[in-house]
Amino acid sequence: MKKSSPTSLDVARLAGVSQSAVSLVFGGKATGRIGKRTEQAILTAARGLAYRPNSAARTLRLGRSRLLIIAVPDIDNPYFAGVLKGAEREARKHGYSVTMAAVQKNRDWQPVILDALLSGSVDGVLLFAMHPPTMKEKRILRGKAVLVDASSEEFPSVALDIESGMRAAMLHLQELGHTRIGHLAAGIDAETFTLRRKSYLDALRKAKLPIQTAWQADAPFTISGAFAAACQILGNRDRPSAVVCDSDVLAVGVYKAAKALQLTVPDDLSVVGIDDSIIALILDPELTTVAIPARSVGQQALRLLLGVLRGSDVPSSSTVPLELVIRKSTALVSPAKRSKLQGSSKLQDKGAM
Amino acid sequence: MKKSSPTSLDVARLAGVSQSAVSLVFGGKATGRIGKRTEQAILTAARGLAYRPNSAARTLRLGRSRLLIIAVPDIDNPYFAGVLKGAEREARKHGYSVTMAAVQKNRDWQPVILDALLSGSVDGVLLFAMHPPTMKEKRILRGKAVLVDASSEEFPSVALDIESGMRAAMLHLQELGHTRIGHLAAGIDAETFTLRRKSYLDALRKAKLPIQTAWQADAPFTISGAFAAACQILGNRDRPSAVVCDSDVLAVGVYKAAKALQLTVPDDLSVVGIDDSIIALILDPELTTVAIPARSVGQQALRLLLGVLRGSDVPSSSTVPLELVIRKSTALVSPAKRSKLQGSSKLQDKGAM
DNA sequence: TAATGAAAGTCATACGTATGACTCCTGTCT
DNA sequence: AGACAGGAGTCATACGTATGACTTTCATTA
Repeated sequence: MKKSSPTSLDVARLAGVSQSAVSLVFGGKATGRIGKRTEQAILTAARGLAYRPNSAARTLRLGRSRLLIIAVPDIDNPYFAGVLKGAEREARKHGYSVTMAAVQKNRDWQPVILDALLSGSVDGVLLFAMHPPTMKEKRILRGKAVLVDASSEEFPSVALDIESGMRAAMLHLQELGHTRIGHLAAGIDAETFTLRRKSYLDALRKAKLPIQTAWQADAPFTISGAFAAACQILGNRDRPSAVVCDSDVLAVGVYKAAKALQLTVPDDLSVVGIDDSIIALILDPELTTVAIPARSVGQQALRLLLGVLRGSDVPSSSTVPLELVIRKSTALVSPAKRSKLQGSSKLQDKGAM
Repeated sequence: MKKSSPTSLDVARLAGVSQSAVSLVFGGKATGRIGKRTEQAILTAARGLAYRPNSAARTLRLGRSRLLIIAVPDIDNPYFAGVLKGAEREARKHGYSVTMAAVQKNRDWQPVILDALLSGSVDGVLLFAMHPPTMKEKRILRGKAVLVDASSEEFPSVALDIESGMRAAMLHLQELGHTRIGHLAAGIDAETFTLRRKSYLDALRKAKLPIQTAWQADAPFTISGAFAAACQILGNRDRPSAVVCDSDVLAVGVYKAAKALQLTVPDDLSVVGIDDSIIALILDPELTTVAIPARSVGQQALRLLLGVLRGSDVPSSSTVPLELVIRKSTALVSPAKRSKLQGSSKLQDKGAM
């Protein structure tokens, strides 16, 4: 009773042809080799047996598994979930599957990813550039990997245009009259985050706005961590009138700190996030934030990866533009000034309505 | 220069032994067949070549891919993300990998999952019981699948103890003096959701509380959908003093509706969610909610699945207990009554502090 | 009429591993 | 001394598919 899966040979016998014929039909190489009539016979025979080509045998023969792996730092983070979703969709559209390797903060992706690659169980890798690969790793990854969230000369990559995004956020705040702008950074050692801090500082310099270390802080990537750091920034009298956060998650901490300190968002404090995850819509008031199109990032990364694997063309890296989404968490700098400022009522509408 | 991966034969030659010897060592069957000395020689040779057994060949020979698939309805939903994470961890702990198939609301998991199973590319399936399988599907899934979020006599499953969870939520509200309790349901046709409505109604009946259809509504599983439905429930004068939501996501809509109607949570309206996702901590005031231990669900489901695949024992189904997490969104029924009620200050502390 | 060539299939083999059936060697016991 | 046991390896084969090299049939052309 233990019927193991039917093979191409079973189908062949049932259809009265050779195993090769079956293979040719299922491999799409039937034209010019197999006639229309026999092809139909084979297909009906296959249907009757619920035949599917054995993927292991196929992989062994062809040397390709049609399976990709993506190292996800934290699936709970909506951004990564979005990238994963986008990548999975695109992969399946091209007949590939995606497996994932949950990765901790440290570089424990090494063994899993490298093993998968070396054992041929996956064809390629999508790697978040939190931990750039070492020399030995590069040799293995070459021609099989795409980096996400960072640029690289050695690997095709999908980077985020953090500079523009941050600039847009800062300009928006300046238009609202803010000159005292703080920054809540994620204390994570990855290009995408160091770049956020740099962009923030660059924007301040370009606008000739004051740079205060007391207005900046690193926070653990959690709500409570952000809360503590935000209390630090907002605690003393000489506090900023606006805070830019490296992530929507961190903005939650700022909201909580503001509430604890009896500050109202956006009247007493404007807040800007980065991500435009679902968090931005849950917060009250809804969060003004720099949107990162996560699913699109995943999709583009996967397309690049497929290009790399095909090896034919030379798929260069791409940079994803970021857009500022203005909601309710940013407003004119001070409520006291509102009545005085006549000419900027438009700005007020845009930012605070 | 195109060096394809080394094989067991390469290792054998380098170590001066036969291919079988290499295979025996890497298969863990070395004891009694291969001496300590040669085993070491093989291992060093393998290391030198960065040899990994080819997984396709292994799969073909052994008939097991050590790969599992999980059909995820919506990776963006924190609950599913949590289950996925728990499952992935547990799988990797046992030497398995997990691939996922993103699934829409409709039953489009069919082709992907069944194909994966029939082609032998995966050994087993974790299936969210949104859409119970049909006869033909059952035949294929038997002995290879575990259902999540629903009980079943035909498949091992991990179910949630919705009844207890809902009962705890309702009792909590009753202790706070609520008698007019509404329900915002997710309009999804799945056992886990129909059970939520049933449990809500049962609790009302058992407590002999009024059942008003005007206090109940189905909402699309989105914030805006929940907002609209909540406005419906809360719109007229004869509105409930508390609302239980089928999910934290829906609670967000209730918060927004309450704000739009000038109602304060929890003073004018108590709100309870289900999930205890990160949303509960983002909402202000923080949400009282029935916690579903998502990662644990994923872990248990995966253990069950491995048991099923081993086939040895008879792994029965399990039910995961749910716990009410009391936060700030529930309070004594009416602010006016507060001063009058002296003896229940403890309750007030518990619910509203 | 014979040569040509395309259409329709079949054959045999290789992909890399795991493993049951052998072989060979070295002691040990009677 | 002969028999026997167990340790240490090797041999040969099967898993299911894909494909280059053949073969056969049949119609067309010179």
